[in-house]
Amino acid sequence: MRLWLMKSEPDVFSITDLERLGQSIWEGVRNYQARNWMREMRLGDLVLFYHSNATPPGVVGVGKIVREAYPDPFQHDPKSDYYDPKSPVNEPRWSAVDLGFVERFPREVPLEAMKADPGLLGMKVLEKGSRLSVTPVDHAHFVWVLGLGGSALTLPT
DNA sequence: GCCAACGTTGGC
DNA sequence: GCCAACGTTGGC
Repeated sequence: MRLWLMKSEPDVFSITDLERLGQSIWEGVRNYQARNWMREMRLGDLVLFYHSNATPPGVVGVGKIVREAYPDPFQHDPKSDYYDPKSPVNEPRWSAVDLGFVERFPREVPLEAMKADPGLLGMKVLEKGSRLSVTPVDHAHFVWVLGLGGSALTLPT
């Protein structure tokens, strides 16, 4: 199983929305590196759910991959904000996955606390200037964030 | 609202 | 293929 972090602006889609819906398409990724990582996601992979442009920004819970990468339907919808007229219909450029709700942390893990924590040294999302909305997460870092969030989850080894 | 960091676009 | 211009992200 691989482990990931995905960013979402809570004004657009929050952990509360995911909890209410149970699962949701994760659409609108329009960055090639993020897309490539989404294509490597497999059923059951766990995802740290990160609120960006939030007060405070940070990890708020966990999701899991419930459907592997498929063409993002919004790329061909002219009415969508995610419309990409350059994406060939017969060879779609952008992918989506479906994310299921796993848990909301008993306490949020603010970005500031993560940056200050030696246990998370080297974590991609903490690197200066990191704007990628999808990043892989080391097993040790994932477990550490679970601890900071007060999660009762245990990962398969 | 500012702006640093970074990705993409398109002229040449 | 270079790179200036432009657009976006996201913390602050």
